[in-house]
Amino acid sequence: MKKIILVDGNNLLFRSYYATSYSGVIMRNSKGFPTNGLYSFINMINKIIEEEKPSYILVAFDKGKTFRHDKYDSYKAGRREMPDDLKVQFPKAKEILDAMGIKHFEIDNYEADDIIGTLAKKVDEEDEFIATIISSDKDLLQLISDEVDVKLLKTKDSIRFNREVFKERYKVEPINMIDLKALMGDMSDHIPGVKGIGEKTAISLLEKYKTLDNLYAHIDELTPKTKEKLESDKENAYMSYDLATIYRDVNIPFSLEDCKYTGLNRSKYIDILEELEFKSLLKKVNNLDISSLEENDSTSDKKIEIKEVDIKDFDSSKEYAFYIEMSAYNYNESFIIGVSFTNETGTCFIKGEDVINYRELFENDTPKDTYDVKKCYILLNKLGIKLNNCNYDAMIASYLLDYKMNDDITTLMNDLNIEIKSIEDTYGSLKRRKKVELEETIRQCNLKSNFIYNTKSDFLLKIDEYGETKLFSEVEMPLAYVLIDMELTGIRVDKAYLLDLKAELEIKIKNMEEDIYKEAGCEFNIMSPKQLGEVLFIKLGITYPKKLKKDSRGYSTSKDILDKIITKHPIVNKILEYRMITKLYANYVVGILDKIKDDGKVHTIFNQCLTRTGRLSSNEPNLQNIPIRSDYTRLTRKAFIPEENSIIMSSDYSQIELRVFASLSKATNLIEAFKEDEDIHSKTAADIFKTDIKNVDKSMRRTAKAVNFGILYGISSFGLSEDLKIDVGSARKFIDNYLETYPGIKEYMDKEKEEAYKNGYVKTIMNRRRIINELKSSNYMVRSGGERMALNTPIQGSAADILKKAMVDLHREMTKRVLKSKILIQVHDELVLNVYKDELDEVKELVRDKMENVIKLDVPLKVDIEMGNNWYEAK
DNA sequence: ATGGTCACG
DNA sequence: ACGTACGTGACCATT
Repeated sequence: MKKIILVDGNNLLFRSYYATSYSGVIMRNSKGFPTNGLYSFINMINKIIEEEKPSYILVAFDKGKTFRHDKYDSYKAGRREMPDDLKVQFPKAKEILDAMGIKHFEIDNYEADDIIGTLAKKVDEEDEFIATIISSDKDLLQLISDEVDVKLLKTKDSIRFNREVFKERYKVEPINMIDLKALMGDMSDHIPGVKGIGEKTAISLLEKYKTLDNLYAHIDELTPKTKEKLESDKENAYMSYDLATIYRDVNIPFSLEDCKYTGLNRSKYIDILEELEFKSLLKKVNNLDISSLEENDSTSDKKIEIKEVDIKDFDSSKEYAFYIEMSAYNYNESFIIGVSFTNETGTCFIKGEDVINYRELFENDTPKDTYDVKKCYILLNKLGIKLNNCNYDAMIASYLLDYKMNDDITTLMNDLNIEIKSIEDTYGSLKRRKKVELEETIRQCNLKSNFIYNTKSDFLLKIDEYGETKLFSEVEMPLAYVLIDMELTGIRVDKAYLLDLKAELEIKIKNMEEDIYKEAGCEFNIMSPKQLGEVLFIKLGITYPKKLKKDSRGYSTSKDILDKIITKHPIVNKILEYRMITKLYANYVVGILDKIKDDGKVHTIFNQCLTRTGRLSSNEPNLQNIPIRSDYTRLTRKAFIPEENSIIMSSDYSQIELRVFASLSKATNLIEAFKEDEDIHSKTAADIFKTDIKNVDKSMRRTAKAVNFGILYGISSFGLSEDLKIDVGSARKFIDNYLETYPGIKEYMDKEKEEAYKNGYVKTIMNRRRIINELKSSNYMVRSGGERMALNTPIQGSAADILKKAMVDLHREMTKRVLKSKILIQVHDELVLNVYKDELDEVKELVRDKMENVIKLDVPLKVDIEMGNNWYEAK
């Protein structure tokens, strides 16, 4: 028996293209030819060869629309036009197949489906061949027979459908896939189907009536509702039937035998890979070292020229960029490997151990540029070197430009088409260090400082074009220095308190474990969702409260699932409690204890260039998620204590995101409410329930609060219904009610979305941009996710802008007045400070003033300030 | 390395 | 009919 593989080439290249350009980035070779479809196309073909080991294979492509669809052209015209970037990749894909020894075929007026359908028919009709069809298009499932199966590609894996699997899944014969599509339609293929009938209904109808014709013949047996739907859309149903039917009588000028897989033509294949600059694929086929390839590579002409000079000849009175290659961003362990300097004089390098001898290069008054100034500053500070006059940070600049970047500069360089190995690739991971020749270090280091120096004017120009100059030079750059101060200061921790808590929790955990084992009747790992699910839903026989997702074999044991079954068994509550306690223990007691340095403090690291909205993030330890929401867990906050003669002060913005939203949307009712300083959730409740504010009870307020939050997140009725545990219809009503109550909001949200689609990005009040490529996605889920980001980012991001600017203003004034008090932590809408008692009144006034008056909005900004002997009391 | 779960705004 | 709220980080178990 011979086996032939039939591949839907259009489908494969399409998928490849959208899989890699999902992020919106078009890969190109150095000549500008787009390559992102081809790259994974090759990988997928290789994978097919590897897995199927075919002796016969054919890849079919579209060539025009199947002509018998012409009469429905108005429908087919609705299909999305193929992007040009993708179009030009098709001829190249065919060349690649030639080089791989794989036959491909296309013919006027037919689509790939039809070719595959015809060949599959041939397979059915003769006895020598069996076939496997490969595609992600479910339509092809209609071709399944005893000789033909289909490998249906999914996002991650694939499913092999034969007759049995198909029947199991769809309850009908494969050929009835056509009837199924006629009823349920297919959005992705512009097949309309019958309105109001989806997969579930369609399957249950066909299970009984088998075919579309037969269904209509027995239409009187159906429920009135279904009957009406079917009758009113009868024409569409039959049109869909035609559209979904694969034509199986294309005139094909070759036989199955002609599809023999002849194997790779190496030299041709390599030629194409070189042209496309697919280094990793070349490496695979060649088993060659990549570096040996680079020597005589066509890309060598774009190699950056670096003028190396001796350090003695480097003119340090002219502005320069420096780049520090270092081991790790860790207060105790990190050290400097080497430093490069670049300016108009040239580029020079010094070894890490020599840094101290060249401290002048960091401490002089010459303007300096670098990448990650905060990290550099702190590292140099440990050597007693005071970095001076460094006011351009390429990391921050590229963050504002929304480039692909992280704390390794090579990511950015690669994004801008400069080939350089990542720091980890060069030096190895923290655990497994590689030995690196000094030459290599110098080469890379030089390349990087050169990069910083040479891109500066470009970056600044772009920043200016986007109106982000103020944000860059008056907020983000100075903020880096505020964060340096905060990180260096750190916050004191009451170690004894945490140790007591640790001992207490250990006993508690032990008891709880025994308790839970007793309830379960066996010992198991409570922390393992897998084991826990089995104990709850199999051993103890608790019924799972939700429908099991089709492809997941396990039960979720998340909090909301457990909450639903809390009354079913006493063990459930104990597990919830156990989780809370172990989390507290691991994350906030041991986790914090481990991070205490010799000075008795924790020094978090703030990441200034990570979040897509402009917020900061905090790590090692994360001080932005210390518990507060429950009475018991918030006790951990007692561990954060002030210096001698000081108190902890916390100042947080009241409802900053809603205020920002009110101001951005210009919703007058909302603005008024804030001006009158009312409890905003109660006010909203009064408005949407159309009652007086004094009649608002707790549950009404809770509902209103959820709606307000929903608005900030880019509301959906489903999301709100989940949150409030009500049905979608009621949630919908609340939202409609809200939008009626606050005129202007709907318009604002529509406008925001429209702009986002038009520009491809959204902006905050300080013109921070976020590019949202998800809006270009053809996937509904991804796209609506993009819309929610487009709605949420201006709000969350503007609030972030505001607090960042307030931090800069406050820090500047505190420095100017030479106050001993310090900002310690930022938690998105809150600042935590260590305030000396003799500065208390002054600082309190200053904090309030700087935070409330940082910017003029259509609504007032308001802060609540509290104080105490620890962070717990200051809340 | 990845996913599940849960802490915060 | 799909499967959802926005933005993070740490820890655990599992591959």
